[in-house]
Amino acid sequence: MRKKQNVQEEPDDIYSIPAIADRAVSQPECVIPEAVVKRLPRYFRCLRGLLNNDVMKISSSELSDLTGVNAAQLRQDLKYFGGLGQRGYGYNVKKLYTSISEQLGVTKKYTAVLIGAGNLGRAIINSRLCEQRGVWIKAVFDGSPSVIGKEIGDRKVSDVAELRRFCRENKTDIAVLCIPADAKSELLGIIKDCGFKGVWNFSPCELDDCDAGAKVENICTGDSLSALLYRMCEDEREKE
Amino acid sequence: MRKKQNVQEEPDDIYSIPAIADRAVSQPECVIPEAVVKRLPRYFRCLRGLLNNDVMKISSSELSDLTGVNAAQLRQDLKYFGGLGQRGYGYNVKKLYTSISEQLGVTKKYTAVLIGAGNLGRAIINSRLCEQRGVWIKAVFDGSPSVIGKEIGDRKVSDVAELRRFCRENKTDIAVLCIPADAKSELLGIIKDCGFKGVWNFSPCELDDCDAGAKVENICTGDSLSALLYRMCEDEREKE
DNA sequence: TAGATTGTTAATCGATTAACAATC
DNA sequence: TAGATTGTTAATCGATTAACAATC
Repeated sequence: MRKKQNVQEEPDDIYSIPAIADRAVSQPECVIPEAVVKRLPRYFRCLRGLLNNDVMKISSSELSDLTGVNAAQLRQDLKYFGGLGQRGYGYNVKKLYTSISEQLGVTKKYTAVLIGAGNLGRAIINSRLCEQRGVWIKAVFDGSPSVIGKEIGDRKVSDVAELRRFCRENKTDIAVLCIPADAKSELLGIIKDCGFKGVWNFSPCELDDCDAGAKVENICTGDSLSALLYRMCEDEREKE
Repeated sequence: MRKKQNVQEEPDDIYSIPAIADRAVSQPECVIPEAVVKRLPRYFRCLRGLLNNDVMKISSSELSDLTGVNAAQLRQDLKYFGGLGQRGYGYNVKKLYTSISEQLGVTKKYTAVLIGAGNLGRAIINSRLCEQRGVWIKAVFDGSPSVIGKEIGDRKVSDVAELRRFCRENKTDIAVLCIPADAKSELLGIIKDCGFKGVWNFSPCELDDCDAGAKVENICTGDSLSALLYRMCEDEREKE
């Protein structure tokens, strides 16, 4: 099994959004392969952790220990961010972090609305996850009269019937969907109208880009549990 | 882009746990490759949806439309579940669902404890996700005096100091971790002592199997947001 | 110069897909 | 028998990794 250590979510991160002056100038020379893109968020977290601990340089083999990614693969991956490594020395952590942040859109400061102010919605607002990725949740909407008007995380919950108008008046990049399965069909039309660039979907109904008229990222919590159960079963089978 | 349709979480699922009599007898002949395992949860969801709509047979090309997985690949994948297909006819949905459920451990009826009774913990209890996967949450623990003793989803929240004793007296398969980042280090020792087979980790600190002495599945919500932002940026770059 | 570490090549491995023979 | 659809082969594609020359 691959060994990974210390790739953590740092609770306090002074470096969460790089200052303009620090931004990398170089753009990746060509399209980044899918497999590399999937590893970027891990590098991002790891490098942020290093910066918070004032580590300024790192070699591919050290970063390999921290992330569990093979050192040779790491060097291949990091090539997509311009020549940030120096032979005999290693990589400049800050430059690397800045360059990857830029790729991941952290420096763009996207805006978002949260739709669905239930327990999950509250959990997302309270975790500072969105801020860490440069996403600012401007407003919260819900359909249930029992929550409309209440406050969550300093934001007053508005009626979802107001969503269309709100988005017309306030251009918003992202919709964070925390709604129950049955609310999907009624909402889909509204969401298309709002012209979001992205939808971060926690609801148990998978969406695709066509459904939403935007880039969609589904969080399939159930699939993650299934994967865990599979590996537990596999383990038991092996022990027999 | 791949087209996928209708792969949904069905809210009411009479078939969520197959009866003993329906269980598949055949075991996969050899180890299922990683790439196939990753697709199993999607097949599981899709087949459950079909069963709930009384669809009893399906061809690889129909299932391909529903799941977005290439039909040839689907047939390759399904071979790992014994000869459940019939040439000229298609696959028996129920047998296929039963066989995949068994692989995914749904029929095992694992038990779990939920650690952390904040908004996220509440959201997990209220969603019926665990039940759908055959996992029964027996008890809920938290460290904060303000929640201990309160009820969430018919379960009284116990002091996390009781966890060790509880697990000694009640053998438990899984820990569902919904704790803040800073609670990790104190909890890790306790978790190892409890002898769980699996840890489903929602906390922002990634764990590995060694940390926990069990199979670990991390839900890295932040990585999912990063992936969305990346694709949004990519889209904007292309349009320039 | 000597030591360290990158950048790059090339071999290997695994995953995807089209095509079609087998067969219901 | 004719039509449909699987099971299986083989080609292709992309991802991983070891090894080492280049160079700081």
